[in-house]
Amino acid sequence: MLDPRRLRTDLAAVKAGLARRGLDLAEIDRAADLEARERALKAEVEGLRARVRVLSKEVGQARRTGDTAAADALAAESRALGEQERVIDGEAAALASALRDILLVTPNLPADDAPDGASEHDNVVVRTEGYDAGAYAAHQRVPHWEVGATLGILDMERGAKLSGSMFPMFRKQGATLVRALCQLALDRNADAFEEIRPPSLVRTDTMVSTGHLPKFVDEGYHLERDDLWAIPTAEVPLTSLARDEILAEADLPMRLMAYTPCFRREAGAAGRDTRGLLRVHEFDKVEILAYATPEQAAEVHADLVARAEGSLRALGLAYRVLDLCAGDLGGSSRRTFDLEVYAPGCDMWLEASSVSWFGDYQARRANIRYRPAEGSGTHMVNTLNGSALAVPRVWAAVVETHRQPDGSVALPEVLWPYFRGARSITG
RNA sequence: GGAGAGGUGACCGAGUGGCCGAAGGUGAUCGCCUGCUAAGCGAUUAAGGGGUGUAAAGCCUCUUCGAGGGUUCAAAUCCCUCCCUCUCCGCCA
Repeated sequence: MLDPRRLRTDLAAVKAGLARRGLDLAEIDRAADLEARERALKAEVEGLRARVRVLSKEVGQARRTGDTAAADALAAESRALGEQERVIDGEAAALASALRDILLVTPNLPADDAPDGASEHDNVVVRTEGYDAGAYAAHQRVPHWEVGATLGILDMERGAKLSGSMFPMFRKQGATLVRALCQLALDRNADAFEEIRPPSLVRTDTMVSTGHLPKFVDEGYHLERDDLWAIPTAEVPLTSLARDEILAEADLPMRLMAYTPCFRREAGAAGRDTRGLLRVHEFDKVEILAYATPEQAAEVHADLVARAEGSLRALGLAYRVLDLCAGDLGGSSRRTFDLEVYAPGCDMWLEASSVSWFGDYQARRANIRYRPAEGSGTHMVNTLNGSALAVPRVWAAVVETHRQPDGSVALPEVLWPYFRGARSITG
């Protein structure tokens, strides 16, 4: 959430930032107006309230001295003021909730150095690693769903039987590969990140903190009976971990990682890129996340990107790094680098990680602050996160990239420790 | 799931309608004292919003005693709902 104060101190900059996302600015003007009116009413309410409190004390004193007539008169006066207060307070509350409704769906301002652009076509390819269009042999040009079916390590039909389409089922070494990829990502980041195993079902508040609600209700799996949401990413519980807390600056950056299942309804995406593992309702992912000071944020962001890249490189995969343009940035993000892994079998660049810097946008929603080592008061932390490794698309890229002429899949050396002595997937 | 007890500041803990933003203690910080250490003495020690101020400080004011609602001139205190913790019983991987 944007700082409501900026609506009166910095409205031009807010509007300029939102304009870069191609947003209609009428709502923001309305929000600024609501903010100003709400504040004026609140000042009035506070004045009345102060008066009521003074009078109430006087009533108490009068009662104690036995002056009931004076007490009754004061009480009557106070009651009248109290009624007035209630009316104005009601108006202020209505304005406040209208303002909040707008701010909750208003996205973050893009960072100054995020590239301009309106859509995904304007994203900037920062670099491409390990990709050589001419270097792929025919045996690598087989899509992973065929490789998986042939080797018996990916069973989409059975997954669909149990849960519907887009619920993959991995078998044998395919299942091992899922687990190995996660274990690899955890092991590679254990030097700096505390491992967390959070709950996979969370409350509505928790989804609101990260910006997944109210805007993306249709994307979430909701358990009606218990009013819980299945997490779409570990970002949700990890960001809320420090909700309503005040961290010490000495503890920042605080780095966390978690391996969790992720659930996404993919409501708007029916029929698009849905073959095999390109888009699924449930998948495993290792997320890395940090709380940082604003000064630390840039360096931490670069580190998260480097770590996400490192895993792809270690797996021998080709990938490219995209700097998302203002128009394609996720709503909560100020700057995002997407990592797309190349899958030769389906000849596609698959988004495998999205590493974002949120500024204090999420922190304000979640009320996560830190106390500076020097000086007084508290400040909002900055939050950053990204996938260290998201299984399905990486699984697909591994299987396609390392497919051998005989149909088996050679395992990259970094995965050997997790395969009980096997060096390849043979089905 | 059933029965009961609770949730107060960094922590412990008092507080059943007004003199309570909250006794007392612990911890922490600063100062004094002190051969060293320990002890002792004194002071300070919540967050946030609005206003005032060139800024810092300060000053005025509001909110917050698990959360939300209600009663009242006045709520930590009374009522309702919810959340959480603990104990016992039941069930269970």
